[in-house]
Amino acid sequence: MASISIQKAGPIESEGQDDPRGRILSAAGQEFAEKGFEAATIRDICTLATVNVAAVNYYFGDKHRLYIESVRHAHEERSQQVPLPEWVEGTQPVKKLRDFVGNMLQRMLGFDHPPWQVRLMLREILHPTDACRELVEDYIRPHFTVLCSILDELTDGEMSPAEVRRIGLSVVGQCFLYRAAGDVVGMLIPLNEKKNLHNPLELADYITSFCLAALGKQAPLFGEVSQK
Amino acid sequence: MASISIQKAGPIESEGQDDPRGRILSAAGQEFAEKGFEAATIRDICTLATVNVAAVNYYFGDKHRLYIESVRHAHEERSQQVPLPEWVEGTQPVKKLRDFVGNMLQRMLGFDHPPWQVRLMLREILHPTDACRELVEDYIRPHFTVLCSILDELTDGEMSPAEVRRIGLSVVGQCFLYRAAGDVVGMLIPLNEKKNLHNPLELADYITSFCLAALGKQAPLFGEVSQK
DNA sequence: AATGAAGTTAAACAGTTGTTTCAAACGGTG
DNA sequence: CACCGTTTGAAACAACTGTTTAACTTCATT
Repeated sequence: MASISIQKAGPIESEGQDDPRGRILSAAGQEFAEKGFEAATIRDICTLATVNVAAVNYYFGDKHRLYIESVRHAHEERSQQVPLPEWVEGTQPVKKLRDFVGNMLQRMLGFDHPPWQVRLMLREILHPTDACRELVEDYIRPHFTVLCSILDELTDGEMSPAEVRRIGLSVVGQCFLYRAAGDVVGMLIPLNEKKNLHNPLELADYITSFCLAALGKQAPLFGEVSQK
Repeated sequence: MASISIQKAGPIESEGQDDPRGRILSAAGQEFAEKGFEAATIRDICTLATVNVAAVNYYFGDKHRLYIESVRHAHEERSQQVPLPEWVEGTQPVKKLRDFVGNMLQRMLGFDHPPWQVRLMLREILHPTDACRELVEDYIRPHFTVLCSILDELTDGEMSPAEVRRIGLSVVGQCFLYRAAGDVVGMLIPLNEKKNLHNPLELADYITSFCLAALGKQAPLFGEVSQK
Protein backbone atom coordinates (compact mmCIF):
# COMPACT_ATOMS: atom_id res chain seq x y z
CA MET A 1 0.00 0.00 0.00
CA ALA A 2 1.10 3.59 0.58
CA SER A 3 0.86 4.12 -3.11
CA ILE A 4 -2.28 6.20 -3.12
CA SER A 5 -1.73 9.22 -5.28
CA ILE A 6 -3.36 12.39 -4.14
CA GLN A 7 -2.96 15.92 -5.43
CA LYS A 8 -1.88 14.54 -8.75
CA ALA A 9 -2.93 17.54 -10.72
CA GLY A 10 0.37 19.03 -11.74
CA PRO A 11 -0.87 20.89 -14.78
CA ILE A 12 -4.03 22.67 -13.77
CA GLU A 13 -5.79 22.60 -17.07
CA SER A 14 -8.67 24.77 -15.85
CA GLU A 15 -10.89 21.73 -16.23
CA GLY A 16 -11.17 21.72 -19.95
CA GLN A 17 -13.32 19.28 -21.81
CA ASP A 18 -10.47 16.80 -21.78
CA ASP A 19 -9.39 16.95 -18.15
CA PRO A 20 -10.79 13.94 -16.25
CA ARG A 21 -9.87 15.33 -12.86
CA GLY A 22 -11.71 18.56 -13.54
CA ARG A 23 -14.72 16.75 -14.89
CA ILE A 24 -14.89 14.57 -11.80
CA LEU A 25 -14.60 17.61 -9.55
CA SER A 26 -17.43 19.34 -11.33
CA ALA A 27 -19.66 16.28 -11.46
CA ALA A 28 -18.97 15.49 -7.82
CA GLY A 29 -19.84 19.03 -6.81
CA GLN A 30 -23.20 18.82 -8.48
CA GLU A 31 -24.02 15.41 -7.08
CA PHE A 32 -22.88 16.27 -3.56
CA ALA A 33 -24.77 19.55 -3.68
CA GLU A 34 -27.97 17.87 -4.72
CA LYS A 35 -27.90 14.68 -2.66
CA GLY A 36 -25.38 15.17 0.10
CA PHE A 37 -22.27 13.19 0.86
CA GLU A 38 -23.84 9.85 1.72
CA ALA A 39 -26.56 9.75 -0.88
CA ALA A 40 -24.34 10.75 -3.77
CA THR A 41 -22.65 7.68 -5.21
CA ILE A 42 -19.28 7.43 -6.87
CA ARG A 43 -20.91 5.58 -9.74
CA ASP A 44 -23.35 8.39 -10.45
CA ILE A 45 -20.57 10.95 -10.25
CA CYS A 46 -18.43 8.98 -12.66
CA THR A 47 -21.30 8.45 -15.04
CA LEU A 48 -21.94 12.19 -15.07
CA ALA A 49 -18.24 12.86 -15.60
CA THR A 50 -17.97 10.09 -18.21
CA VAL A 51 -15.07 8.41 -16.47
CA ASN A 52 -14.57 4.99 -15.01
CA VAL A 53 -15.44 4.34 -11.36
CA ALA A 54 -11.80 3.69 -10.58
CA ALA A 55 -10.87 7.19 -11.66
CA VAL A 56 -12.12 8.70 -8.41
CA ASN A 57 -9.85 6.54 -6.35
CA TYR A 58 -7.05 7.09 -8.78
CA TYR A 59 -7.20 10.87 -8.67
CA PHE A 60 -8.48 11.52 -5.17
CA GLY A 61 -7.79 8.43 -3.09
CA ASP A 62 -11.29 8.00 -1.73
CA LYS A 63 -14.75 9.48 -1.62
CA HIS A 64 -14.09 11.63 1.41
CA ARG A 65 -11.11 13.39 -0.06
CA LEU A 66 -13.05 13.91 -3.26
CA TYR A 67 -15.70 15.66 -1.20
CA ILE A 68 -13.16 17.93 0.49
CA GLU A 69 -11.70 18.90 -2.86
CA SER A 70 -15.18 19.49 -4.26
CA VAL A 71 -16.00 22.01 -1.57
CA ARG A 72 -12.70 23.78 -2.12
CA HIS A 73 -13.28 23.79 -5.84
CA ALA A 74 -16.77 25.15 -5.36
CA HIS A 75 -15.88 28.20 -3.32
CA GLU A 76 -12.85 28.99 -5.45
CA GLU A 77 -15.03 28.95 -8.53
CA ARG A 78 -17.75 30.99 -6.88
CA SER A 79 -15.25 33.60 -5.77
CA GLN A 80 -14.37 34.18 -9.38
CA GLN A 81 -17.94 34.03 -10.63
CA VAL A 82 -19.20 36.72 -8.27
CA PRO A 83 -16.29 38.79 -6.98
CA LEU A 84 -16.74 41.45 -4.34
CA PRO A 85 -17.58 44.90 -5.69
CA GLU A 86 -14.75 47.42 -5.72
CA TRP A 87 -15.33 51.02 -4.70
CA VAL A 88 -13.43 54.11 -5.60
CA GLU A 89 -11.90 56.14 -2.81
CA GLY A 90 -14.52 58.19 -1.04
CA THR A 91 -17.57 56.11 -1.91
CA GLN A 92 -20.40 56.69 0.53
CA PRO A 93 -20.69 53.85 3.05
CA VAL A 94 -24.44 53.81 2.44
CA LYS A 95 -23.82 52.96 -1.19
CA LYS A 96 -21.21 50.41 -0.19
CA LEU A 97 -23.69 48.68 2.07
CA ARG A 98 -26.29 48.57 -0.67
CA ASP A 99 -23.75 47.20 -3.13
CA PHE A 100 -22.53 44.63 -0.68
CA VAL A 101 -26.00 43.35 0.14
CA GLY A 102 -26.86 43.19 -3.54
CA ASN A 103 -23.65 41.34 -4.22
CA MET A 104 -24.27 38.88 -1.41
CA LEU A 105 -27.80 38.18 -2.55
CA GLN A 106 -26.67 37.68 -6.09
CA ARG A 107 -23.98 35.29 -4.93
CA MET A 108 -26.40 33.40 -2.71
CA LEU A 109 -29.49 33.36 -4.88
CA GLY A 110 -28.03 33.64 -8.35
CA PHE A 111 -29.91 34.96 -11.31
CA ASP A 112 -32.24 32.05 -11.79
CA HIS A 113 -31.53 28.77 -10.02
CA PRO A 114 -28.80 28.98 -7.45
CA PRO A 115 -25.68 27.34 -8.84
CA TRP A 116 -24.56 24.06 -7.37
CA GLN A 117 -21.49 25.69 -5.88
CA VAL A 118 -23.63 27.65 -3.45
CA ARG A 119 -25.82 24.72 -2.59
CA LEU A 120 -22.75 22.63 -1.83
CA MET A 121 -21.34 25.33 0.43
CA LEU A 122 -24.71 25.63 2.11
CA ARG A 123 -24.61 21.97 3.04
CA GLU A 124 -21.22 22.44 4.60
CA ILE A 125 -22.46 25.45 6.56
CA LEU A 126 -25.47 23.58 7.88
CA HIS A 127 -23.69 20.39 8.80
CA PRO A 128 -20.01 21.21 8.99
CA THR A 129 -17.42 18.55 8.27
CA ASP A 130 -13.68 18.76 7.76
CA ALA A 131 -14.14 21.01 4.76
CA CYS A 132 -15.87 23.73 6.76
CA ARG A 133 -12.90 25.41 8.43
CA GLU A 134 -11.24 26.18 5.12
CA LEU A 135 -14.54 27.34 3.66
CA VAL A 136 -14.99 29.79 6.52
CA GLU A 137 -11.44 31.13 6.51
CA ASP A 138 -11.00 31.45 2.75
CA TYR A 139 -14.48 32.44 1.70
CA ILE A 140 -16.92 33.43 4.41
CA ARG A 141 -14.69 35.36 6.78
CA PRO A 142 -13.23 37.67 4.13
CA HIS A 143 -16.71 38.61 3.00
CA PHE A 144 -17.92 39.08 6.55
CA THR A 145 -14.92 41.26 7.33
CA VAL A 146 -15.74 43.53 4.42
CA LEU A 147 -19.31 43.87 5.66
CA CYS A 148 -18.13 44.72 9.16
CA SER A 149 -15.75 47.37 7.90
CA ILE A 150 -18.57 48.96 5.94
CA LEU A 151 -20.78 49.01 9.01
CA ASP A 152 -17.93 50.42 11.05
CA GLU A 153 -17.41 53.18 8.55
CA LEU A 154 -21.14 53.79 8.42
CA THR A 155 -21.35 54.39 12.15
CA ASP A 156 -18.16 56.47 12.32
CA GLY A 157 -16.50 53.89 14.53
CA GLU A 158 -18.89 54.56 17.37
CA MET A 159 -19.75 50.92 17.87
CA SER A 160 -17.52 48.28 19.37
CA PRO A 161 -16.29 45.54 17.02
CA ALA A 162 -18.56 43.12 18.83
CA GLU A 163 -21.61 45.29 18.19
CA VAL A 164 -20.59 45.74 14.57
CA ARG A 165 -20.38 41.99 14.15
CA ARG A 166 -23.81 41.59 15.63
CA ILE A 167 -25.29 44.06 13.18
CA GLY A 168 -23.41 42.26 10.43
CA LEU A 169 -25.02 38.98 11.39
CA SER A 170 -28.43 40.65 11.25
CA VAL A 171 -27.77 41.66 7.66
CA VAL A 172 -26.43 38.25 6.72
CA GLY A 173 -29.30 36.51 8.46
CA GLN A 174 -31.93 38.30 6.44
CA CYS A 175 -30.24 37.25 3.21
CA PHE A 176 -29.43 33.77 4.44
CA LEU A 177 -33.06 32.96 5.14
CA TYR A 178 -33.96 33.30 1.48
CA ARG A 179 -31.08 31.07 0.45
CA ALA A 180 -31.46 28.34 3.03
CA ALA A 181 -35.21 28.31 3.51
CA GLY A 182 -36.28 29.74 0.19
CA ASP A 183 -38.72 26.93 -0.50
CA VAL A 184 -40.53 27.44 2.79
CA VAL A 185 -40.59 31.20 2.27
CA GLY A 186 -42.23 30.52 -1.06
CA MET A 187 -44.92 28.52 0.70
CA LEU A 188 -45.57 31.29 3.25
CA ILE A 189 -46.20 34.12 0.85
CA PRO A 190 -48.34 34.46 -2.26
CA LEU A 191 -46.64 33.77 -5.56
CA ASN A 192 -46.94 37.23 -7.06
CA GLU A 193 -45.74 38.80 -3.85
CA LYS A 194 -42.64 36.66 -4.10
CA LYS A 195 -41.99 37.92 -7.60
CA ASN A 196 -42.56 41.54 -6.68
CA LEU A 197 -40.95 41.90 -3.30
CA HIS A 198 -38.70 38.92 -2.75
CA ASN A 199 -36.39 39.02 -5.74
CA PRO A 200 -32.70 39.83 -5.34
CA LEU A 201 -32.92 43.47 -6.40
CA GLU A 202 -35.94 44.44 -4.34
CA LEU A 203 -34.54 42.53 -1.40
CA ALA A 204 -31.21 44.32 -1.57
CA ASP A 205 -32.95 47.68 -1.38
CA TYR A 206 -35.24 46.56 1.39
CA ILE A 207 -32.65 44.87 3.60
CA THR A 208 -30.33 47.84 3.24
CA SER A 209 -33.11 50.23 4.18
CA PHE A 210 -34.10 48.09 7.12
CA CYS A 211 -30.57 48.15 8.43
CA LEU A 212 -30.02 51.85 7.79
CA ALA A 213 -33.27 52.71 9.52
CA ALA A 214 -32.33 50.63 12.53
CA LEU A 215 -29.00 52.45 12.74
CA GLY A 216 -30.66 55.85 12.42
CA LYS A 217 -29.06 56.52 9.05
CA GLN A 218 -32.35 56.99 7.31
CA ALA A 219 -35.97 57.54 8.26
CA PRO A 220 -37.86 54.64 9.85
CA LEU A 221 -39.34 52.12 7.43
CA PHE A 222 -43.01 52.72 7.90
CA GLY A 223 -44.68 56.01 8.67
CA GLU A 224 -43.70 57.90 5.55
CA VAL A 225 -44.58 55.34 2.95
CA SER A 226 -41.34 54.14 1.39
CA GLN A 227 -42.77 53.87 -2.08
CA LYS A 228 -40.99 52.45 -5.04
CA MET B 1 -49.76 -8.64 -0.84
CA ALA B 2 -52.01 -5.74 0.04
CA SER B 3 -51.53 -6.71 3.63
CA ILE B 4 -49.20 -3.89 4.60
CA SER B 5 -50.54 -2.35 7.74
CA ILE B 6 -50.03 1.34 8.11
CA GLN B 7 -51.49 3.66 10.72
CA LYS B 8 -51.88 0.71 12.99
CA ALA B 9 -51.72 2.67 16.21
CA GLY B 10 -55.27 2.41 17.38
CA PRO B 11 -54.52 3.02 21.02
CA ILE B 12 -52.19 6.00 21.12
CA GLU B 13 -50.28 5.06 24.24
CA SER B 14 -48.38 8.35 24.24
CA GLU B 15 -45.24 6.38 23.52
CA GLY B 16 -44.73 4.85 26.90
CA GLN B 17 -41.77 2.69 27.73
CA ASP B 18 -43.63 -0.30 26.38
CA ASP B 19 -44.90 1.03 23.07
CA PRO B 20 -42.72 -0.25 20.22
CA ARG B 21 -44.21 2.13 17.69
CA GLY B 22 -43.49 5.13 19.87
CA ARG B 23 -39.97 3.97 20.56
CA ILE B 24 -39.30 3.54 16.86
CA LEU B 25 -40.70 6.99 16.13
CA SER B 26 -38.47 8.59 18.72
CA ALA B 27 -35.37 6.67 17.70
CA ALA B 28 -36.00 7.36 14.04
CA GLY B 29 -36.39 11.07 14.72
CA GLN B 30 -33.04 11.24 16.43
CA GLU B 31 -31.27 9.23 13.75
CA PHE B 32 -32.85 11.13 10.88
CA ALA B 33 -32.11 14.44 12.57
CA GLU B 34 -28.47 13.60 13.05
CA LYS B 35 -27.64 11.79 9.82
CA GLY B 36 -30.36 12.60 7.32
CA PHE B 37 -32.72 10.27 5.54
CA GLU B 38 -30.23 8.31 3.46
CA ALA B 39 -27.44 7.98 5.97
CA ALA B 40 -29.67 6.86 8.81
CA THR B 41 -30.17 3.12 8.67
CA ILE B 42 -33.15 1.10 9.76
CA ARG B 43 -30.82 -1.19 11.66
CA ASP B 44 -29.39 1.65 13.74
CA ILE B 45 -32.87 2.99 14.40
CA CYS B 46 -34.10 -0.40 15.54
CA THR B 47 -31.06 -0.97 17.72
CA LEU B 48 -31.68 2.38 19.39
CA ALA B 49 -35.34 1.54 19.83
CA THR B 50 -34.57 -2.02 20.96
CA VAL B 51 -36.87 -3.61 18.43
CA ASN B 52 -36.31 -6.00 15.57
CA VAL B 53 -35.54 -4.67 12.10
CA ALA B 54 -38.79 -6.08 10.82
CA ALA B 55 -40.75 -3.88 13.22
CA VAL B 56 -40.24 -0.80 11.06
CA ASN B 57 -41.80 -2.45 8.05
CA TYR B 58 -44.50 -3.92 10.21
CA TYR B 59 -45.59 -0.63 11.77
CA PHE B 60 -44.77 1.84 9.02
CA GLY B 61 -44.55 -0.09 5.78
CA ASP B 62 -41.22 1.26 4.66
CA LYS B 63 -38.46 3.66 5.51
CA HIS B 64 -39.97 6.57 3.65
CA ARG B 65 -43.27 6.47 5.50
CA LEU B 66 -41.37 6.15 8.76
CA TYR B 67 -39.60 9.36 7.89
CA ILE B 68 -42.83 11.19 7.15
CA GLU B 69 -44.29 10.08 10.45
CA SER B 70 -41.11 11.08 12.25
CA VAL B 71 -41.32 14.63 11.00
CA ARG B 72 -44.97 14.84 11.98
CA HIS B 73 -44.17 13.39 15.38
CA ALA B 74 -41.34 15.88 15.83
CA HIS B 75 -43.31 19.04 15.23
CA GLU B 76 -46.27 17.81 17.24
CA GLU B 77 -43.97 17.13 20.17
CA ARG B 78 -42.16 20.43 19.80
CA SER B 79 -45.44 22.33 19.73
CA GLN B 80 -46.21 20.97 23.16
CA GLN B 81 -42.71 21.44 24.52
CA VAL B 82 -42.52 25.15 23.65
CA PRO B 83 -46.02 26.53 23.19
CA LEU B 84 -46.62 30.07 21.99
CA PRO B 85 -46.84 32.66 24.75
CA GLU B 86 -50.30 33.87 25.66
CA TRP B 87 -50.97 37.51 26.35
CA VAL B 88 -53.69 39.12 28.37
CA GLU B 89 -55.99 41.55 26.64
CA GLY B 90 -54.28 44.88 26.13
CA THR B 91 -50.69 43.73 26.25
CA GLN B 92 -48.38 46.19 24.54
CA PRO B 93 -47.38 44.98 21.05
CA VAL B 94 -43.77 45.88 21.86
CA LYS B 95 -43.82 43.39 24.70
CA LYS B 96 -45.57 40.85 22.51
CA LEU B 97 -42.83 41.16 19.93
CA ARG B 98 -40.13 40.71 22.52
CA ASP B 99 -41.92 37.67 23.95
CA PHE B 100 -42.42 36.17 20.53
CA VAL B 101 -38.78 36.56 19.51
CA GLY B 102 -37.64 35.09 22.81
CA ASN B 103 -40.05 32.23 22.38
CA MET B 104 -38.88 31.57 18.83
CA LEU B 105 -35.23 31.63 19.82
CA GLN B 106 -35.90 29.31 22.70
CA ARG B 107 -37.74 26.93 20.41
CA MET B 108 -35.01 27.06 17.78
CA LEU B 109 -31.93 27.09 19.95
CA GLY B 110 -33.16 25.34 23.07
CA PHE B 111 -31.60 25.77 26.45
CA ASP B 112 -28.42 23.87 25.77
CA HIS B 113 -28.22 21.61 22.72
CA PRO B 114 -31.05 22.04 20.31
CA PRO B 115 -33.36 19.07 20.62
CA TRP B 116 -33.49 16.58 17.80
CA GLN B 117 -37.02 17.62 16.92
CA VAL B 118 -35.79 21.00 15.77
CA ARG B 119 -32.85 19.61 13.88
CA LEU B 120 -35.12 17.21 12.05
CA MET B 121 -37.48 20.01 11.09
CA LEU B 122 -34.51 22.08 9.98
CA ARG B 123 -33.49 19.35 7.56
CA GLU B 124 -36.95 19.35 6.09
CA ILE B 125 -36.90 23.14 5.72
CA LEU B 126 -33.56 23.08 3.95
CA HIS B 127 -34.29 20.22 1.60
CA PRO B 128 -38.04 19.83 1.51
CA THR B 129 -39.57 16.45 0.81
CA ASP B 130 -43.13 15.22 1.04
CA ALA B 131 -43.20 15.96 4.75
CA CYS B 132 -42.61 19.68 4.26
CA ARG B 133 -46.05 20.88 3.27
CA GLU B 134 -47.64 19.56 6.43
CA LEU B 135 -44.78 20.95 8.52
CA VAL B 136 -45.35 24.39 7.05
CA GLU B 137 -49.11 24.39 7.37
CA ASP B 138 -49.36 22.89 10.84
CA TYR B 139 -46.31 24.38 12.49
CA ILE B 140 -44.53 27.16 10.68
CA ARG B 141 -47.42 29.12 9.20
CA PRO B 142 -49.35 29.43 12.47
CA HIS B 143 -46.29 30.85 14.17
CA PHE B 144 -45.54 33.17 11.28
CA THR B 145 -49.13 34.39 11.30
CA VAL B 146 -48.86 35.32 14.96
CA LEU B 147 -45.70 37.27 14.26
CA CYS B 148 -47.33 39.13 11.40
CA SER B 149 -50.35 40.05 13.51
CA ILE B 150 -48.04 41.44 16.18
CA LEU B 151 -46.20 43.51 13.61
CA ASP B 152 -49.47 44.70 12.16
CA GLU B 153 -50.67 45.78 15.58
CA LEU B 154 -47.33 47.43 16.23
CA THR B 155 -47.60 49.61 13.16
CA ASP B 156 -51.28 50.39 13.68
CA GLY B 157 -52.18 48.65 10.44
CA GLU B 158 -50.38 51.22 8.34
CA MET B 159 -48.44 48.65 6.37
CA SER B 160 -49.81 46.36 3.73
CA PRO B 161 -49.93 42.65 4.55
CA ALA B 162 -47.12 42.11 2.07
CA GLU B 163 -44.89 44.62 3.81
CA VAL B 164 -45.73 43.12 7.17
CA ARG B 165 -44.71 39.70 5.92
CA ARG B 166 -41.43 41.10 4.67
CA ILE B 167 -40.66 42.60 8.07
CA GLY B 168 -41.63 39.29 9.62
CA LEU B 169 -39.15 37.46 7.45
CA SER B 170 -36.46 39.88 8.56
CA VAL B 171 -37.14 38.97 12.15
CA VAL B 172 -37.24 35.27 11.43
CA GLY B 173 -34.10 35.47 9.33
CA GLN B 174 -32.03 36.94 12.11
CA CYS B 175 -33.06 34.12 14.44
CA PHE B 176 -32.79 31.46 11.77
CA LEU B 177 -29.17 32.25 11.06
CA TYR B 178 -28.16 31.24 14.56
CA ARG B 179 -30.07 28.00 14.32
CA ALA B 180 -29.04 26.91 10.85
CA ALA B 181 -25.52 28.30 10.68
CA GLY B 182 -24.71 28.41 14.37
CA ASP B 183 -21.47 26.55 13.94
CA VAL B 184 -20.17 28.97 11.34
CA VAL B 185 -21.28 31.94 13.43
CA GLY B 186 -19.25 30.45 16.25
CA MET B 187 -16.21 30.39 13.99
CA LEU B 188 -16.68 34.02 12.95
CA ILE B 189 -16.80 35.58 16.38
CA PRO B 190 -14.65 35.19 19.49
CA LEU B 191 -15.78 32.63 22.01
CA ASN B 192 -16.47 34.99 24.90
CA GLU B 193 -18.36 37.33 22.59
CA LYS B 194 -20.59 34.44 21.67
CA LYS B 195 -21.35 33.76 25.30
CA ASN B 196 -22.02 37.40 26.10
CA LEU B 197 -23.92 38.65 23.08
CA HIS B 198 -25.14 35.65 21.15
CA ASN B 199 -27.13 33.71 23.70
CA PRO B 200 -30.91 33.38 23.42
CA LEU B 201 -31.79 36.06 25.97
CA GLU B 202 -29.39 38.72 24.75
CA LEU B 203 -30.35 37.94 21.18
CA ALA B 204 -34.04 38.30 21.87
CA ASP B 205 -33.48 41.78 23.28
CA TYR B 206 -31.18 42.77 20.48
CA ILE B 207 -33.26 41.49 17.58
CA THR B 208 -36.37 43.08 19.02
CA SER B 209 -34.57 46.39 19.40
CA PHE B 210 -33.17 46.19 15.91
CA CYS B 211 -36.62 45.67 14.51
CA LEU B 212 -38.28 48.32 16.64
CA ALA B 213 -35.62 50.85 15.70
CA ALA B 214 -36.07 50.11 12.01
CA LEU B 215 -39.80 50.65 12.40
CA GLY B 216 -39.29 53.90 14.28
CA LYS B 217 -40.80 52.52 17.45
CA GLN B 218 -37.72 53.20 19.51
CA ALA B 219 -34.53 55.21 19.19
CA PRO B 220 -31.98 54.07 16.61
CA LEU B 221 -29.59 51.41 17.82
CA PHE B 222 -26.50 53.51 18.01
CA GLY B 223 -25.82 57.09 18.92
CA GLU B 224 -28.25 59.87 18.03
CA VAL B 225 -30.28 60.36 14.96
CA SER B 226 -28.18 61.91 12.24
CA GLN B 227 -30.78 62.44 9.64
CA LYS B 228 -29.61 63.08 6.14
C1' DA C 1 11.61 -0.80 -31.63
C1' DA C 2 11.78 -1.29 -26.58
C1' DT C 3 10.81 0.47 -22.18
C1' DG C 4 8.11 1.98 -18.50
C1' DA C 5 5.38 5.23 -16.37
C1' DA C 6 0.70 7.30 -16.71
C1' DG C 7 -3.93 6.67 -17.58
C1' DT C 8 -8.09 3.85 -18.36
C1' DT C 9 -10.95 -0.11 -18.27
C1' DA C 10 -14.13 -4.06 -16.95
C1' DA C 11 -14.65 -7.13 -13.47
C1' DA C 12 -14.70 -8.56 -8.96
C1' DC C 13 -14.54 -7.87 -3.85
C1' DA C 14 -16.38 -7.47 0.76
C1' DG C 15 -19.59 -5.09 3.29
C1' DT C 16 -24.02 -2.74 4.01
C1' DT C 17 -28.50 -1.42 2.62
C1' DG C 18 -33.92 -1.84 2.69
C1' DT C 19 -36.99 -5.33 2.58
C1' DT C 20 -39.08 -10.01 2.99
C1' DT C 21 -39.86 -14.48 4.79
C1' DC C 22 -41.63 -17.68 7.89
C1' DA C 23 -41.77 -19.74 12.14
C1' DA C 24 -42.27 -18.89 17.05
C1' DA C 25 -44.47 -16.36 20.87
C1' DC C 26 -48.16 -13.77 22.67
C1' DG C 27 -52.99 -12.67 24.46
C1' DG C 28 -57.35 -12.81 24.65
C1' DT C 29 -62.04 -15.62 23.54
C1' DG C 30 -64.80 -19.89 22.60
C1' DC D 1 -57.33 -26.47 26.21
C1' DA D 2 -57.72 -25.10 21.14
C1' DC D 3 -58.40 -21.32 18.17
C1' DC D 4 -56.95 -17.05 15.82
C1' DG D 5 -55.39 -12.56 14.79
C1' DT D 6 -51.54 -9.73 16.34
C1' DT D 7 -46.80 -9.07 17.37
C1' DT D 8 -41.91 -10.42 17.58
C1' DG D 9 -37.54 -12.90 16.12
C1' DA D 10 -33.56 -14.57 13.43
C1' DA D 11 -32.24 -15.38 9.09
C1' DA D 12 -32.13 -14.68 4.29
C1' DC D 13 -32.72 -11.93 0.06
C1' DA D 14 -31.40 -9.08 -3.83
C1' DA D 15 -29.60 -4.80 -4.78
C1' DC D 16 -26.28 -1.45 -4.08
C1' DT D 17 -22.21 0.64 -1.75
C1' DG D 18 -16.98 2.14 -1.81
C1' DT D 19 -12.91 0.15 -3.06
C1' DT D 20 -9.43 -2.83 -5.30
C1' DT D 21 -7.49 -5.67 -8.67
C1' DA D 22 -5.15 -6.72 -12.80
C1' DA D 23 -5.19 -6.45 -17.60
C1' DC D 24 -5.07 -3.16 -21.16
C1' DT D 25 -4.03 1.18 -23.78
C1' DT D 26 -1.45 5.35 -24.67
C1' DC D 27 2.68 7.75 -25.49
C1' DA D 28 6.92 10.29 -24.63
C1' DT D 29 11.73 8.85 -23.90
C1' DT D 30 15.48 5.95 -24.70
